[in-house]
Amino acid sequence: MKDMQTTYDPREFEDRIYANWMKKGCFKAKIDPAKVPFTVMMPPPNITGRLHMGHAMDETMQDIVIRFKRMQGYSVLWQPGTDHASLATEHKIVEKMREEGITKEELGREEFLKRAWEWKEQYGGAIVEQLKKLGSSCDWSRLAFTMDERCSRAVREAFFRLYEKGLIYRGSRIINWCPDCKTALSDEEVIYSEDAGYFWYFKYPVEGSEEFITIATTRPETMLGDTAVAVHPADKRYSHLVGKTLILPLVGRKIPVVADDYVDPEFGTGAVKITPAHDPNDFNVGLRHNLPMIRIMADDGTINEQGGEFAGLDRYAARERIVQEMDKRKLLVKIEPHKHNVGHCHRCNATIEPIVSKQWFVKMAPLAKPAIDAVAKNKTKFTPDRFAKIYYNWLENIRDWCISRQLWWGHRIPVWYCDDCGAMTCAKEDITACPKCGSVHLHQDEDCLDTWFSSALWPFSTLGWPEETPEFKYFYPTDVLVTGYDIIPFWVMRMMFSGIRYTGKVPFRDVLIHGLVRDELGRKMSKSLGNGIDPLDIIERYGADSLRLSLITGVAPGNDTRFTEGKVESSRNFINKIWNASRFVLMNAKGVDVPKDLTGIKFAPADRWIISRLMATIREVTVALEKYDLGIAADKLTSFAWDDFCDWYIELSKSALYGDDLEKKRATLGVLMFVLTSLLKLLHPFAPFVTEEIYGYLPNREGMIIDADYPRYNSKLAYKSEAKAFEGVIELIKAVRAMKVSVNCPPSKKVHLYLMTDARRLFSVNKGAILRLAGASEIEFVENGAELGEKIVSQVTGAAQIFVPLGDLVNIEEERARLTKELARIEGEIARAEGKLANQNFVAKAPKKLVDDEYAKRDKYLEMKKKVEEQLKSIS
RNA sequence: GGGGGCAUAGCUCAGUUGGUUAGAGCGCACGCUUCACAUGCGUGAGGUCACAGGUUCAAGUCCUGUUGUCCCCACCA
Repeated sequence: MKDMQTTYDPREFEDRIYANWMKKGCFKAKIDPAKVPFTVMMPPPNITGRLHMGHAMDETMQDIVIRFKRMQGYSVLWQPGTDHASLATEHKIVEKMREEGITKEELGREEFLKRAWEWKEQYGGAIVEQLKKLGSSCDWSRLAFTMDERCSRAVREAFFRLYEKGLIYRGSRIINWCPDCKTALSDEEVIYSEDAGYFWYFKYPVEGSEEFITIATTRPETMLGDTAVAVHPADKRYSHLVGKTLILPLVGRKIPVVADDYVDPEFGTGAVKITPAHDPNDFNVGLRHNLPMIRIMADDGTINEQGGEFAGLDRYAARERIVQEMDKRKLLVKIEPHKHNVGHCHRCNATIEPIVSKQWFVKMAPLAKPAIDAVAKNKTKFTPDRFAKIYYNWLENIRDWCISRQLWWGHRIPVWYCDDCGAMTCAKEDITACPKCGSVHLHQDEDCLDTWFSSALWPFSTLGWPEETPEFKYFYPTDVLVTGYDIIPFWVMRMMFSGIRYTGKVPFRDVLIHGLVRDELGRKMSKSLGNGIDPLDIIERYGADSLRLSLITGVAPGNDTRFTEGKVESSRNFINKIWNASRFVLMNAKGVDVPKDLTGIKFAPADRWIISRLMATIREVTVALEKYDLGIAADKLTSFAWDDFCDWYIELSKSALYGDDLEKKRATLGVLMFVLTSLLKLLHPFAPFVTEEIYGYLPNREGMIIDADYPRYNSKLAYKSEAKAFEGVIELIKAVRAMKVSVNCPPSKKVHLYLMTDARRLFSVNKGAILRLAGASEIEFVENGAELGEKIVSQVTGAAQIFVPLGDLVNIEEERARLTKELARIEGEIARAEGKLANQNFVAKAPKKLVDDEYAKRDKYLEMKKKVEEQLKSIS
């Protein structure tokens, strides 16, 4: 076999590895009754979308969980798909057509949809290809689309069921209207921002009197639809006017003055113009006082025929004209600058108009309740659990969901109206005749459903529901949903109540919530700021593995994170380290008959130590992954790989590898190979490409790492006490290194070590390693180091007292100062321990192990203190 | 008005059911042509865990309050 390239170059193998996984069908979900299923539904990206850092993080987290579970032996399904994104897509297509000078009305519904499907075929796959670059191991053969036949059937079924139970109704209510997209929006699709505006103060004359009532408005044009002025019932300033009639200026309509608690007497003038058709609060006031609702605006934001002379004007032009006219009539009192919250369309940013309109709604109260209960009863668990509160907060304050959209791209509302008898019929299959009167003169509702209506069904629509398909039975309910906290109201919530309603089961057991990926300065990445970083560009330069690692290391669940190229570099450096460590092992294994496993290997202390560390790491990483603590898992892996394995064990192994004892060399290589293989497997969910690539070079591998068993903790290999003893060797080596630095002794200068110790055997056995790593020429055991003279540096460790004669490098004064400082530190430790032990409550109430540890610690430091004191005495 | 987050080293952040001497990366200082890796190795400096109380044998961690900061929702005629 070829040797590994000397440099880590992800571009050389990532695409090849991915293609091979695909070719071998590694991602395919299989219904296997012998296995436990594990299912994740990918949040379907919009077909208009381009991969951004948010996706990259979301996908990475899912892929880590999926690969981990796959290796643990579950039968995994990671269901991918895309969302038709009704409004977003239609908006894009309309924009494109605008460039060609065509409107969708000119084109007609059918032709428009033809274009939309073409558009979907052309661009809808782009994001899918981008997801592959990340290494996502989802079952692409099951790629779903919210408007494919399966999902569309589910939508029909769901609508039909709710309709039958009266949970979907059609009614005239105030809704959010986007005059630009010309459609209704749900409350969640409106984005509010503090905008600078004005307060216009208008005088409305009281009929048959010289008196006026002054109102303030931020939207003068809506006065055309005023049907009352309201004041607070207890407001003495206006009480004499309640019940009187006003003449609405410019319009001439007679409108009443009504008293209503809704009015805040402290705000503005304490008198409010009431426009029931164009404001949600006014709408309610209108209902209470039985006021007429006069809609004065057309769908495109122009004033309609109700606006008299202003009809046809755009809303803002009308505003200007009305202010002028009022001014002319001396009815304009003043204009004040005023900041207020204005709703904007989440798609096109146009200012939303609250408008009374006939739309379809889902009655939320009966759906919300079971969704709240399911989380309260822990049937679905949020990670981190604080997001459950946010979820409750949404569902407890929820209003009915406006689901109709005046769009063409989407699921058309399955309701038909009979032109003859007027009957309204909802049907799962298209109908051609009225079931009531048999008339064939029918027309289907023109509107489409909110895109989220179909997304809400995603966990089961993709599995074939309402049919009891084998995959539905096997893979549903799903195990974990991974998504950002910003999506809870749009999607998580709606999947929850939909899943419970339609399937009787919660759609997922766990919801893993992550935060936003921000830029280096902590700002949201956005198109308008131009601060977005393209994940594909990062992959191109650093590789997907580095990107993946950088998106999860040091990130706590649910928290936002800043993306910096420095983090990617760190991850790349780490992977490079793994690459080179692997290369080291493989180079040394060349031509050697490396043991296939640990059976029969005679372990050296260092071997037991690294195996012990490996076992601890396996346990920690597994526990962390099972709790979705991906950042912690990655951190444990990194420090094991870099510190324990590379910086210590590989260095320790060199004396055996470069020595003459062939059996020892074989044994060491066996351990190296075992640990490396385990490490690669542990790392595979995080860095799938490089681990698969390296795995391919391992001599004793079987199959591919993606299908390998995840390493398991083996208590027989824990070697706890042996590992602890070996820490003494490490401590010794570190101490010697530090001693050399303290006297500016060049690291390359070999020193003669004198040790006073009870653990002679430990240090003898590991002599080779100590000499190599501490930079020593010899180890000599002595009974009394003080006899070695003054030109000496000494250091006490837990297991030994070290003496290094360094001749003229030693400055007695400095050495005395160093030892004095060391003594102070030790005395501090003793004081701390004794303080604790003097506390009777601690001794009585703390766990015995802690108390014992404290005694041991005190004794250890007392011992060290004695030695340091002796040494100080000997050089003074 | 309601809800939530955050405040830990110069910077960005971890800190897993309260329990050794609070960690990492980057940065910084000193040293290293050590035969896997300078995308590296060694050694180190650097923290009143925002503040004030409380619970506890024990608090970065739990509770209350304060300050600062960010986010979400509602309201804003």
